[in-house]
Amino acid sequence: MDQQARESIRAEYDIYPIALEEFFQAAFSVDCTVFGFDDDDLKVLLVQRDAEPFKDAWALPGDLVYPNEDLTAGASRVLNDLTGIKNLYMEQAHAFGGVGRHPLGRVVTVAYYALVNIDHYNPQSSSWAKNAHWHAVSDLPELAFDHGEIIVKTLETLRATVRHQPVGFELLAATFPLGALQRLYEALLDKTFDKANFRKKILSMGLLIETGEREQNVSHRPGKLYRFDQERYDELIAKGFSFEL
Amino acid sequence: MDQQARESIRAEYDIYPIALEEFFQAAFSVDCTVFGFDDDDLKVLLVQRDAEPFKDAWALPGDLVYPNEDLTAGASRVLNDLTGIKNLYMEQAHAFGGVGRHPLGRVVTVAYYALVNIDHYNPQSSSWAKNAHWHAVSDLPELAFDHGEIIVKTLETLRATVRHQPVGFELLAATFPLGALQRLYEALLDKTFDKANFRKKILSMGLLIETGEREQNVSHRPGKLYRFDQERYDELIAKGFSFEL
DNA sequence: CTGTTAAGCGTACAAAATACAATTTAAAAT
DNA sequence: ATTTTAAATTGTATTTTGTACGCTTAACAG
Repeated sequence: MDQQARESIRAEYDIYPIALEEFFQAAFSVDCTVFGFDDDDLKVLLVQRDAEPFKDAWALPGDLVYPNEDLTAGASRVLNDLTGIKNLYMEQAHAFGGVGRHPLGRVVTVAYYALVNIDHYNPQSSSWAKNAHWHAVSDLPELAFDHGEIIVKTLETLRATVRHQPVGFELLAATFPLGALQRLYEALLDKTFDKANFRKKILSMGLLIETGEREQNVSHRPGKLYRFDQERYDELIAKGFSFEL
Repeated sequence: MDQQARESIRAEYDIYPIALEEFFQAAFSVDCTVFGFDDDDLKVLLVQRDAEPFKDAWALPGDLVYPNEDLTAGASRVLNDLTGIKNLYMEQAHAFGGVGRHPLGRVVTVAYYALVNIDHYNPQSSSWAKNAHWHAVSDLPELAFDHGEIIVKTLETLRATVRHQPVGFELLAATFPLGALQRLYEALLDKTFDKANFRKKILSMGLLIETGEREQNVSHRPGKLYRFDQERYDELIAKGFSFEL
């Protein structure tokens, strides 16, 4: 669309009490809640800001989205800059658009959450953060901007999602013993499961492939290692199956 | 924050390859999918555009959000302008931020969906629409912008939500017979339920209050009218109950 | 009065969730 | 080599929930 066509369209926008240009003075950003699990606690990756506003405060990794960049691409870029991992599991959670939420002007942010295997994460400093650390969700510091509110929402979304979709596996290594899976779900849902019944239910879904391997370096009987069967899951979904935990 | 403080902060943003001002040239909008149910089909409210771009095309009711307006307030305003109903059930579904999605420039839109009792809706023309009509979701026209994609997403969100949260009641009158509730869920989830078992399950949750009234003007045995018990639901939730259908 | 329609109720059976005991195992400590 | 440890794994009885399906009832239409 050329400049002239655009002007002619804009001329039709006579319904607003303010000039159309005034609408086009907002920016938007993405903020990512990266979740990890260390076989005990659910954790989020926070960065320490190296620039005003909120210099030195802990914050979610996030950034302004470039004018020529898709929203989703922006979120992927932030995550890749931070973790060095491409193609990690990422979902949009919620957009936050309060008028006064950013001191620099009108900035609407879109919150994403990502699930990573905590062992694969290699801390990298980046242009806007001098520090990156895992924090247990049960013990978070004060956060910059409205990031506290954002984490509450992404966590809520994750907890709702994990009960109805088999995404928890993203937080584990590619192969895992059933015990680790149970501890993960217990941490995520804040409840306990009977070990025997948990095993029965999970295995009865037929979504886990026995790898033939076993746990290494544990001072007790090692559990069998399983792998999530994505193909089988897709098949079952096509037949109307629904994952519930 | 005064102008000087803002400038000093902006001066610290030297990490970007483009000027900070270039980020602040986006606009954002809200688009609302209003769902209704006519005892047979799930429907959405569409408006016919009265301005370029996409003049005369059907579209979701939506609008640019004002510079001094919260995102949520923008969505409420659009819905109220359109339906005249305040305080209807509304949830955010998803943000859409593809670079080329709007011909006027960079516009990120946040999609909301709302549930209304179709009988309470009183069509109103508005400044940007010459026409408003209900369309069955199974038979939608071509839509302006990426609104087709947006409806797919809001519908998906609604279908997922309705199975785990008792929001379907928002689509019915305040009091309703069990048959209407069953037909609603059958339309939403595209499956059938055994009448006796559906009744048993719903009633066993203890979330419906018998009003003592019965259906009027039906050519068969009239069903008892029930009302959803929000207080009871809040109580149960506090105790760990979870709604499943 | 009779047929039609959908509400409302009951009951038998199958499947799944739950509780909890018992047994097996691999590695580490003695 | 034997014991200890922690957890995997198996088993089974009980309770709860889901499913199938038939019978009765209230209102209206003809």
